[in-house]
Amino acid sequence: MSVHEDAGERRARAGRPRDPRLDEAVVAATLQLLAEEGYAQLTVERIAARAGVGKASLYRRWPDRVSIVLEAVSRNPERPSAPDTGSLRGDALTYLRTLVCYRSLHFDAISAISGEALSDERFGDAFRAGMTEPTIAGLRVILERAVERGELPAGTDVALLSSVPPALLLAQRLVAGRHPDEAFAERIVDQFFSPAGELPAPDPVDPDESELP
Amino acid sequence: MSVHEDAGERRARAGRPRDPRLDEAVVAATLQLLAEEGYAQLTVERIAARAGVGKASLYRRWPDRVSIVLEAVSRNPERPSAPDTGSLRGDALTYLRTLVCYRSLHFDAISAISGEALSDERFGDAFRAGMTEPTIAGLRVILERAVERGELPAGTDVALLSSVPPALLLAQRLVAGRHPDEAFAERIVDQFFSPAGELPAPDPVDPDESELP
Amino acid sequence: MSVHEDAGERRARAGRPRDPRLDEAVVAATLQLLAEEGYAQLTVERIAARAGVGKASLYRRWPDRVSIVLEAVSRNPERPSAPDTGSLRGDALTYLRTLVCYRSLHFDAISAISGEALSDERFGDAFRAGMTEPTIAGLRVILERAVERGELPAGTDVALLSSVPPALLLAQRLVAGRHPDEAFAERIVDQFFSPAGELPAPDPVDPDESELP
Amino acid sequence: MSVHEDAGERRARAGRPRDPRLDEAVVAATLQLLAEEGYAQLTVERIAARAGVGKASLYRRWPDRVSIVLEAVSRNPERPSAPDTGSLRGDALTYLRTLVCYRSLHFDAISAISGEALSDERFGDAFRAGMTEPTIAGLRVILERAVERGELPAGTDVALLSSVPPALLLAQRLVAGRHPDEAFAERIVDQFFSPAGELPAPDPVDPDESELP
DNA sequence: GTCTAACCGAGACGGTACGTCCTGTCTTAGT
DNA sequence: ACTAAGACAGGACGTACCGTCTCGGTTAGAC
Repeated sequence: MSVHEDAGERRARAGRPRDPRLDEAVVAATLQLLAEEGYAQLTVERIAARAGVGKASLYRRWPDRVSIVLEAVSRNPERPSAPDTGSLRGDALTYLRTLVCYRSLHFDAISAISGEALSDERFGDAFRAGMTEPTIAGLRVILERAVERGELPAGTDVALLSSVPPALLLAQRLVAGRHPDEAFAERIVDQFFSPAGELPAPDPVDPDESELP
Repeated sequence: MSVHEDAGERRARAGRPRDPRLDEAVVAATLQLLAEEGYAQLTVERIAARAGVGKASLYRRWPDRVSIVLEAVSRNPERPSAPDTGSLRGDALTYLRTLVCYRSLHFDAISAISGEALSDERFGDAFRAGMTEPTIAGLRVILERAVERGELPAGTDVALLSSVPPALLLAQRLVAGRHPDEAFAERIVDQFFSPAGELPAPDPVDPDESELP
Repeated sequence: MSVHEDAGERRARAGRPRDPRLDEAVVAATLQLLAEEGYAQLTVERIAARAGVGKASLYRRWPDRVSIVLEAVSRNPERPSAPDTGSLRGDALTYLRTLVCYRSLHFDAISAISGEALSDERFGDAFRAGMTEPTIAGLRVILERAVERGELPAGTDVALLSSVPPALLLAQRLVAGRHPDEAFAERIVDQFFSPAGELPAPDPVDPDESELP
Repeated sequence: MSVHEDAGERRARAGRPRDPRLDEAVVAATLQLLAEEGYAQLTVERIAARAGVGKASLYRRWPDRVSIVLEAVSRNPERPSAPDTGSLRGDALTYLRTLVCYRSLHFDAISAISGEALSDERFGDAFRAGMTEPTIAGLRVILERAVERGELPAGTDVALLSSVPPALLLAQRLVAGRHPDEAFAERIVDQFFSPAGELPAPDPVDPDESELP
């Protein structure tokens, strides 16, 4: 390390360092509360209490309540991979099955702030970064492979089609009030990610009576 | 004083009647504030101020803040009809074009409460009643006609397919941050409501660079 | 009142008027807490709790904690009168006896803020207005009568002499830790407000062992 | 290692010894802040900042904030002596003139905690030890000499009379807002420490317009 | 000359009070 | 009986300080 070490860096090391476990505890508590009671009921004091942390430790890390929430819902490093199974149907099924088994806590938390994306740009960014972008990116790869293989026609609107599953999963959660399951993932695959002629036999379950909106 | 007169009614008629214009002003103010600043920023005092009304007049009509919001977002009797143009593509195009020209204020207001549907049953009901159900009902009719006509295979998941447009419209609004337009409606129709073989020429706009999520 | 009535005044009458009992409750609670636990331990939340009042009602009336305290200790409308008994000794005895029987709560409260008078002009003003000025004013009258009568020499430093009792009462409270009583008042009168030659027989109590500082 | 050596002492000597200059810096900073801004505004962090010291160094030396203040105001070993000039007037004048030239910083600091003496025994002790007792002790000697000389009558309330100057000096500081000066000391001597018949000519300054309370 | 234990500044930690703002209720005066 | 205005108790906001703790680094005395 250079002897001309930056004074700011040296200074940054002075004093007791922040406990990184608190970051985790706060993020976890925020996601729990968001998922359990919604954004409107979320208070800083309850986050602090749930995390077993003082309010000052929150405000040392984030400037306000909104920033805490944004960090919590944006922390989504895991993204399902898009393995090449050889067919569109296989790829999509693998991918969406993994997705619906995804951490439902994070899914609910980010759904709880969806409405705020309308009025606050930062929520929009967090929503995209935590929810739609990682989901869509994988689907896009799968769909492009399918177009190359000829399973889908060249004119297929890949961008639109790849946005359907996250939109349906969100709507399913908001409208039906329960977490999308593997059966729902399969239903999506059957309808939208199966090349024509490969449609399976009609679902024995009467779709009109399903809980779909 | 007639003894035949119902005491309850007489009592209800006694004194100065409520000014019905205040109801409208409150509902309008609530929808504006919801659309502009989101549910989290919505306060009773700001509703009252925007409507030019005293807080007591709000609490005389509704028991609490949630009820005000629910009434405001539920006031949406208008539902686009589903005229029979003779083809799935024509029906869907007519229907969705009408839908995207829908009152955007109401659309935004109801989107703003979508996240609360997760944690509060009443918001879920209002969201369904105001957003998804009226939209889906029309589409269902259209799709069932298309199945009868043979434009869609018998195994088509009508319930799932009819839920795609509202889900995409909501996601488009939340993710792209702007109102869906007629072009977006056409894109949906092209991809999902055109019988195989009737797909139009590929869209000159590169879909990868569109603002779709 | 003028017909050109000030709009501000008219406006001041709109809405629910403030409950004057709350003012009293707050002042009483503040004086109690000041006297019981001192200024350093005095918190707004404890004042509010003791008075059975919301914090907002405090901040509606006063801008901050200091102002609440200042109002409480400045509320001292009662001032002992200075009746003319015909002699300096009689006047002073009557006056000081009344004084030591004075509301000890208020006496303690104002003593508790004495130190703040050093650093904050407002506390100095409140201290003067609530403690020294009303006490001294009466003594001054008594002393001036005594000079006229010839009971005190013409060169008597009336201002200095009239400031002795409040100073001694304060010091007695702070140093001895108990309220000055009638015996203490009599001791002051004997020493400072009895014309030469009228001194009573030496006090049987050994003054060296008294609790005087 | 000698077995005779006290383990506690050895332990006490181990490691780096405390820097005694920090003690001084802290005491000085505390007295300054007390005098400048009062006890209520005194915070440990401001003491540390003013002294250029870390908070831990304070809490290594004293258990809490109160203890710091008590040590600071108790560090006052100097006490004016009471030289025998041969007359009450001369003794008192010498003594009180010295007193008013006293370190005004310490005088203010200890005055600032006077109010806390009411509610906290430790402050009462410190106040007595630092303010009234050393002052009164000297005056008592002077007054007892005067009684022996016959300058004061045998019935004189020495305890009461000796408590007058510190009480007046404190009151003068708190009420008038400025430090007592030599003129004030002389005024006290003229009124209370001059044998009858030895009163000087009336003060040319109109006492009614003086700043005395 | 190490070794080592207590020192030092800095600052994070849980907790409490500040003064502000909003909720849902209430109490005025006026329509 | 309605209206606007606004006071009321209660509670969350974001800030500042308390007394404790933990970090990297310093400094005397013991070995």
